[in-house]
Amino acid sequence: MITQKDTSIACGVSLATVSKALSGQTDIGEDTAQHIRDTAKAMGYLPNAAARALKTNRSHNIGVLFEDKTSSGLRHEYFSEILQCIKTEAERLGYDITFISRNLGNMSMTYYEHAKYRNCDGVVIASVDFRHPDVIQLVESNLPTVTLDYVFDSRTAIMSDNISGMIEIVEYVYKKGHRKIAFIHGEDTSVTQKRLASFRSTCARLGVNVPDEYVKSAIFHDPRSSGLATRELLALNDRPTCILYPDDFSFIGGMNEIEQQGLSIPNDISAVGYDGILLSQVLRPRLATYRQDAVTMGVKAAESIVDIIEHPLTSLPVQIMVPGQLWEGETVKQL
Amino acid sequence: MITQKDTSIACGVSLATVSKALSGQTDIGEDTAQHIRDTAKAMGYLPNAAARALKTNRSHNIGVLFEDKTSSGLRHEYFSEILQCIKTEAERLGYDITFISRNLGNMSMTYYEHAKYRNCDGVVIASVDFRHPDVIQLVESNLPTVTLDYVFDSRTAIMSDNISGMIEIVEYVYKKGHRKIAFIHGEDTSVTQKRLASFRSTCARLGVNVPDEYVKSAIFHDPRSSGLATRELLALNDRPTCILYPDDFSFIGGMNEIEQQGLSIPNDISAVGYDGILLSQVLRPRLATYRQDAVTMGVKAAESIVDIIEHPLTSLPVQIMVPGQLWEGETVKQL
DNA sequence: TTGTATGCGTTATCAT
DNA sequence: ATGATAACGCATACAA
Repeated sequence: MITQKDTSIACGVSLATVSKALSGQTDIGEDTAQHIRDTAKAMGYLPNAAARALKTNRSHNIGVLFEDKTSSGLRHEYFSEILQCIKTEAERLGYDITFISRNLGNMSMTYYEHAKYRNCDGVVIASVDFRHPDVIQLVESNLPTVTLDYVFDSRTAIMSDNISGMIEIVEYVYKKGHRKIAFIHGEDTSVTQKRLASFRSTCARLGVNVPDEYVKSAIFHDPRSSGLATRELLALNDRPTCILYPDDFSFIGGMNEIEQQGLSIPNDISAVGYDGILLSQVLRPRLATYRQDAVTMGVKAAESIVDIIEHPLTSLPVQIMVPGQLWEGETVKQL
Repeated sequence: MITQKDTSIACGVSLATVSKALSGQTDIGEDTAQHIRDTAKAMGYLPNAAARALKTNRSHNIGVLFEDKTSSGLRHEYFSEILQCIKTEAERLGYDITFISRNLGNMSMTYYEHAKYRNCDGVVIASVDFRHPDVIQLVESNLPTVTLDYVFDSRTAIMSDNISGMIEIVEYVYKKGHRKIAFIHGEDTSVTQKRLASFRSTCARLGVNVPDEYVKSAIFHDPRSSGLATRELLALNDRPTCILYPDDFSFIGGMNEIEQQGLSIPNDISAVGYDGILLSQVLRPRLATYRQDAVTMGVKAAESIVDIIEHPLTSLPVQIMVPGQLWEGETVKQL
């Protein structure tokens, strides 16, 4: 491995001069500096991130938290897309991405300890149980953090606008003439609470009555549970004309149930998903859904964490609302 | 930040003693060692990965290559599942995962340079253009590497068994009475070549004639192109009774096309996917497919790279074949 | 069993 | 404009 020392010998200058030349300091003669850079390149010099981190206490490494739970892990396209975008944007800004977990080999550690151990400059908390003590410890630590779809006091959060999303969906469905609107929601998370509240308040504002039987609980990204909820809805005496699903993928479960009962979408039952994953747009009829802008979420997350890292004094904790977009699709019938 | 030095002062012993006690050396008195460990824990000592890496030249960090291309990036569940499993298994073995890319900030670097810069102990090459010079440089370097679904000479590779997969699919379809079997394959990659060769040879062995028009080219993970290919197949005078798709997700494109023409699956046209992603099992009828064992792929990849890292002298380059499994589903009709 | 000393590769301070 | 030197935190060869 070629080091600065090797380069300094080859150039006949001191180690300090090499270091300065390579890091672009201005107090080195332009010709000397250029010669050093050329030589270093020719020799195949590569900086050593570990040495640099040890000395500067900055690793240019961002930790990311992605828990591997069924309903939220990387198999969910919304999250894998966000990860992809965090990665790309962070790299553009000069940072690498390392996964942070709670055990490494036989030593079990908290997220905070893991992040510290790896000298992470900051952590993006994307998909976890935000109420877990270890997450709270991390957020309350001195490490810069950014959360996605969950707000901690005095911390920056990137929020997909679930309130507006649900408003737009309900208003759209209402405009199409639907007055019997059912909502199958995901498990009890912050996101679910927002969507549910928004669903109820929007319906109330529009004068749409929502009987208790029209609100069903299911599990995110789990077509089976949404299928069961759909079955219950279809069995009601006064069944809904439109069903809102927890997410696009879960809609598949409802779709199967509806078709199996000899009903057709949207002629007999209308349906709306959530997320705007690829699947929603290749189904026929195209699924009505609310596209969450995962790209912007990821980019903003990366930008924010880097901003906090690089400007700790001037950066303020903010909640960044990322608007989505209603994709009307073809699964909501005009009544 | 609490260091070993802080701990040594608190314990009234030397720095070396602390280091040994914490790393479990045997040449320290049991009581002393225990006291040091307790104190370190109480003080909140955390090891510093950068310092350790600098000293030992081992980072306990594994680089992974996942290119963000449409047809293979993290949005493809097969790959995101593999990544998930590599991550989990590597962490179990005491290694962290860092993404390796080709540019960091303004400096553009090769994969090899990036991996070296981050002191990666090894690299898992999962989803890239394997013919790219930078990938070849990496593989031919002194860095331990493991590839997925592509073989380099004298290097360990984890291979999903595409040959057997296609054999099983064709034999299954044949057994169901089909003699007019079409194959829509993905873009020209190593995987496609294997599947295509296996498709042709198996058909030949079974005495199934495959006219040229029955072999169509499409793009992985792209329902649109598979839909177009399907349309062409359906328009043939002597159209196939069964269509094999590049992957489960692409099947959606075919499904739409078939249904749009008023045909039904499997009554009029049978279909088989590839991958065994979640989607395939929630569709109705359940899609016949060949499940690629992404879990084992990921676990083996992590195990292999760690083995090469930790036993460089005794570990041999091997090709590990990971068998998949035919999932019969309900989309192949008995003729 | 414990301690001393050195160096990993880099940056940064202070001389020159 | 350039160089000598110390320090970051840790592991280890060697001395005691």
